[in-house]
Amino acid sequence: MSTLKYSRQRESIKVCLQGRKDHPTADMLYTDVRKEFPNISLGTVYRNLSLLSELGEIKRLTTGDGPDRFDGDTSTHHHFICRKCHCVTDLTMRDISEIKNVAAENFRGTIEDYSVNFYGICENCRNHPGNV
Amino acid sequence: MSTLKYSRQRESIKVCLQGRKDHPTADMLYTDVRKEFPNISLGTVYRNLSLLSELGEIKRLTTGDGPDRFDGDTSTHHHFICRKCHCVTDLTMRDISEIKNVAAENFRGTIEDYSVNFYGICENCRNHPGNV
DNA sequence: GTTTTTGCAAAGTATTTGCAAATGG
DNA sequence: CCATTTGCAAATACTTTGCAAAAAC
Repeated sequence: MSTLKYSRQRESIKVCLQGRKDHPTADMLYTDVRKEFPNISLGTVYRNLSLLSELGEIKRLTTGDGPDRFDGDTSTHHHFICRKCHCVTDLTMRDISEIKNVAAENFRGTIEDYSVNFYGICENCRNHPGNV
Repeated sequence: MSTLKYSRQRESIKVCLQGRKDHPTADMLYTDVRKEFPNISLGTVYRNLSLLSELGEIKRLTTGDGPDRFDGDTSTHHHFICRKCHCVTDLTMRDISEIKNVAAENFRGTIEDYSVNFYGICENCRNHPGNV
C-alpha cells in the first residue's frame, strides 16, 4: 500500500466541507474550493472526497436522488431529505443504534454498519408550496 | 394526468421481478425479460421500473454502491448489502418503525417515510474470503 | 381515431481514469 | 530523487429523453 502525502488541495477540500452546515455535492465543493485554488479540477475534488471518506475523515451520503453529498461531521447522526427541494438536514434524535442488534438477531452474516434516511417535506417547502 | 394503458412489456417486467428473490438491477431484468420479448429495449425497462415504483407496485432500492436495484416485495422490510460481493438480501426483523416517531420529535418538517440499510459481510463472503 | 407505449439512438448526469507534469518528503 | 498528487481530457456507468412507428382501447 502507498503512503499518504499531504496535499494543499485535499486540506482545502476538507476545511471547506467542515465549514459548511449544508451537505454539499462534489460540484458544490468544487465551486467553493476554486476560490482558493482556481485551477483545481473536478477530478481532484472527486478523488479526494473518495479518499477522505475511505479514511473516515468525512462521510459520504447517498440520498437516492441526485449526486452523492458529503458531510464533514462524522459523529453518529441521521439525515432528513426533502423530496421537494432535495435539501439535506441533520436530525437531532436520541440513539437508535439498537436497530443494528435487532437486525443481527436473525442474520448469519456480519453487520458492521447501517444507514438511515428520513424523507418528507421540509418546513420551508411546507410553508411556501409555490416555490422550487 | 394521463390514463394508464396496459402493456405486455410492463406486465412481463413486473412478473419477472416478482419471481426473483434477489434484488436485480434494471440491466439484470432487461436480460431476463428479453427471453420473452427479444426486442424490448433497455429504455423501456427503465421507463416501466420508474413508473411501477411511482405507482407503488414495486420498490426502488438505492444501495449507495452501483446501480439502483428493484424489489417486487413491497411489504415493509429492510435490506443487508454486502460490501464485498454487493449482494442485497432481505432481513427478517421485528418492526422498527418507532424510529420514525423518534426522528419526528425534534423536527419541524413532515417526515413521511424512512429507509434503513445494513452493511457488512454476507455469510458467503465471510466463508470464502478468496472469492469475488 | 386518439392516446399511450414502444424501440431505437442520442443525450444527459455523475463519476472515474490514464497520463505527463507538478509537488511532497 | 522517488512516490504521490494534480490538472486535463477522455472514458465510463447509469439513466433519461425525443421521436416516429406500433399497440391499446
